[in-house]
Order: sequence, then structure tokens, then C-alpha cells
Amino acid sequence: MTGTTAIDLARTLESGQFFRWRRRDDGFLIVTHGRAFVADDDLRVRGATRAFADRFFGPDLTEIHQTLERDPLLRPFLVEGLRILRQDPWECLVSFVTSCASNIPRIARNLDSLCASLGEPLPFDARAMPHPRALRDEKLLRRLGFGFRARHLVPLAREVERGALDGLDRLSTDEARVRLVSLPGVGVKVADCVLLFAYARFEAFPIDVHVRRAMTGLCFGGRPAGDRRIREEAARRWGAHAGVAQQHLYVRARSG
DNA sequence: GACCAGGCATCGA
DNA sequence: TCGATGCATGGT
Repeated sequence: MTGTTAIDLARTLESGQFFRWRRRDDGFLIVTHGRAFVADDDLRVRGATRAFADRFFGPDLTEIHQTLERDPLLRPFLVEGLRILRQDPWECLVSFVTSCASNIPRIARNLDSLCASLGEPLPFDARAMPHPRALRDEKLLRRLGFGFRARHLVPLAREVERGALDGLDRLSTDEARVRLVSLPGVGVKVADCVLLFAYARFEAFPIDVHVRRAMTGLCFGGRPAGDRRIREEAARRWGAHAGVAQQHLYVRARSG
């Protein structure tokens, strides 16, 4: 038993939760947790242990999927094989601060530039996400194309260096969110992405423009609803699995 | 040349 | 607590 049943790797990587991957002839190059490895559609892995890859791929969601299917409103939005990856918290934090008012190709490009410029070399010609102490120069980040996002990244890195993420995994989701939101450049949406994609808090429900549109159409008859009501509705419908539902909604809302 | 993008911080009502 | 605005830049 590998723990990697029922995963569509391509669909999962393309779902906008993780940006440090690239297609190759022989599979996908994945850079995470300071390492680089290659995985193919059959989940054969090179450059990492089975256990490392499986942990990154996240837990099997078959049971959660079956639970979500019972919601007739959500059922048409569900896609097969979509996982919630388990990312490195710092790497995930940088990624979603960078995602602010951006788009997936640009986010990936920004992060690649950052890693090429400041990251340690890895196998497969990859570069790691730089350590927080390496993010010292806002002007460099602006030259790399981060725009106004550069403003927060240096102070954010300093806070992380001082231990802002230490022990976060032992806090409740609400407590962890409070701490994340206190960091520079981190609002509720970015915090929820980090909680969902790095800490496997499946109750976290990031609301971006696509999910907001999908939810107002789905649950509020197309009438505008505040994020507070959307969050309450998601919690009421899907509870501890709201974040998983969110990722399906996001994928479908973007692909049409 | 608007308009929008996996938002956040700030300010005024 | 809510709505408007500025923030950089690239794509449509």
C-alpha cells in the first residue's frame, strides 16, 4: 500500500494550489520542501523516497469525496483524482503572498525567478525556494517582477526567521489563522491557503474571485454575498471538508 | 486603452 | 464592519 491511490497528478498540479512544478518528457519535475524529484502519471518517483513523495501528495480523499458527493449542489463540480498537496509552510506562504492579484503563470514565473536568483541548486537543474534569511532585498524582488508584492516579502521573511511559523501546527486552525494574519502581506485568503495547502486543515476555505463567483451562483441565486456569509455557508454545508470542496469549485470555476 | 488577475493595507462612513 | 482606493505588472 503506497497511500497514493486515486490521484490524478496532472490535474492536481494544474489546480493552482502549487506552483513549483514543470512538465518534462518523463513526467513532472516537482520542487518542494527544499528538494527536487520527478514523478510520472503512474506515480513512479525518481529523486525522492516513496515516503517523501507520498507525504507531499497528501492523504487519500476518497472518503471525503464520497461525503461531498451527497451534496447535490456540489456534485456536478467534483472532479476525479484531485488531491490537496502538503506543501512546506514557508514555501507556501511565499507562493500565496506572491499570488496577490496575479495569475498562475505569472506566479510560477515570479517564484522561478526568485529561486533561480537566491535558491540553492538541486538535482534536475532545479533551484530550491530560498531560506527566509536570503530574502533581504526588496529592490531585487521588484527587479524580478514581484511588483507591489515585494513590499511585504522582506519583512515577512524576517518574521519567519524569528520563528513566526514555529509551533503553528500545534495550534487550532482559528488560532493559527490569527497568527498568520498578523504577518506582513497576509490576509485571511492567503492565511487560509497556507492552512489548507501546507497544514492540511481541510476546514479552511480560501475565498478568491472564482470561488466567490461559484458560491454566489451556487448558494445565493447569483446575488452578491459577503465573504462572511459565504464562509458560513461553506462551513454549514461541508464542515471539516470545506477546503476540499473549495478546491473542486476553484478548478471548475476556472475551467468553465 | 480599459479591464482584470487565487489580495492586502488603509481610510472614511 | 463594510465599501472604496492605491499598489506593479502582464495578459486579454
